[in-house]
Amino acid sequence: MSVKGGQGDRQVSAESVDSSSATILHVDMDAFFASVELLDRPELRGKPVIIAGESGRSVVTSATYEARAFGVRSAMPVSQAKRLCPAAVIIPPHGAKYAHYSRRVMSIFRDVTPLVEPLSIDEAFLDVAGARRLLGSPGIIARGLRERVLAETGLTCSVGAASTKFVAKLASTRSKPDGLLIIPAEDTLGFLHPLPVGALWGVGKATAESLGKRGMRTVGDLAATPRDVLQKWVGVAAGGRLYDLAWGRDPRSVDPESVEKSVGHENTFATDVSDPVLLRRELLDQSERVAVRLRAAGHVSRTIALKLRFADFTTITRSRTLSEPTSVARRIYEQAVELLEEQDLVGRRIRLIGVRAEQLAPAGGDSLSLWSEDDGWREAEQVMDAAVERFGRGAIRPATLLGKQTRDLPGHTIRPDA
DNA sequence: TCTGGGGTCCTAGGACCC
DNA sequence: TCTGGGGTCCTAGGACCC
Repeated sequence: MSVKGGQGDRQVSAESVDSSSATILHVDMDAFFASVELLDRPELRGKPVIIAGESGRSVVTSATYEARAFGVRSAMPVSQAKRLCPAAVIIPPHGAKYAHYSRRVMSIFRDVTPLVEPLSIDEAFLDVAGARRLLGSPGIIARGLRERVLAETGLTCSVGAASTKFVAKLASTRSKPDGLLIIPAEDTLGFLHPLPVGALWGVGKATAESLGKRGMRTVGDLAATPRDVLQKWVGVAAGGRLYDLAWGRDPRSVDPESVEKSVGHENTFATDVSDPVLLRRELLDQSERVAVRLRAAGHVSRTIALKLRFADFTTITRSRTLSEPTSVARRIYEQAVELLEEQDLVGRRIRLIGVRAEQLAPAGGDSLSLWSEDDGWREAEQVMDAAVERFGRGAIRPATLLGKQTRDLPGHTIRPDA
């Protein structure tokens, strides 16, 4: 038997289901951004609230369950959400605040087990197999976790417990909001097979449609179809994975140290842009932010990609691999501009521009960063620019910059990058 | 209805090398 | 002359997820 609870799970005794095989937890914060905002705006509790940017082109990033009752969904254009729910209160997002609460809840998770794999800002997998001896069954651990998160942050979360990652994730989704759902190993197929194919990880609109045309409606339908047939339909990798998932097989373990593979920034203009000066200005800003994040992570990048979305929403990417990896804003910017100038943009209006650094590798350690109390991390070239401006070109050599000259740039510390 | 911004993974073709 | 096979890298696009 499975236990499902909202407030209900506190009324079901932990012993009513044997959770001992369900050692993977998926914890997912409920309407995370909106819930965080409500902590500061308690008068809005019980009302439809939407988190969305203020540009006319914004989409919903988070919505309270009261707003969802009107059909509001995340990724929906704000204009549409307003039509569905004119009474909704719209709050612009405050990323730093969400990051703060994210760190707090992740740290609670790490109190339970070091085997925490964050999936996004508001969800994580936990492997609690090793914590059972100390803390009790996964069911007991999950209840304790939910209580602690609520007591220490005022936020509710939902937890799925199962013997594999993807079943745990499905379980948390189906227990939302403020719930707990435990799927013991022996109940896995009974839980899985009635679900619609779209519930599976990796099955979105396009795949669900393509499978639907072939009569596949439920996960059970997939399980009853030979693996090689599925692979013919949706590709070798996706088909094989679909078949395994339909039989409850998911070999992925909880990995607490996954590494980032790319870093990028993109921006949709409030109105479409044709002016190359504006495009380059945006690229420069994005390149600097990308470079700062690369260095903060101790990474260099070998491939720079430019992304353009035109007024008609067609989107292209152009990328180039550098001869030398870099984390320097100027190099990233120059490469992005070069890619931009290779495009025929005559008479084209651009809706979005973005730059991404790919093929990341650990930095060699021969670049410098400057820490400023005002600006945060900046890069060696800017340190040089500032120093040259102040002392004249002849007075500055990189060797003297390292550590020695910081007293001449008050409020700054110079360090080699990790 | 008119579509954000942050990502990951997969496919497929061509280049290139042995 | 009328055409191998495997491996790896590069590039572009698209599906998908939160």
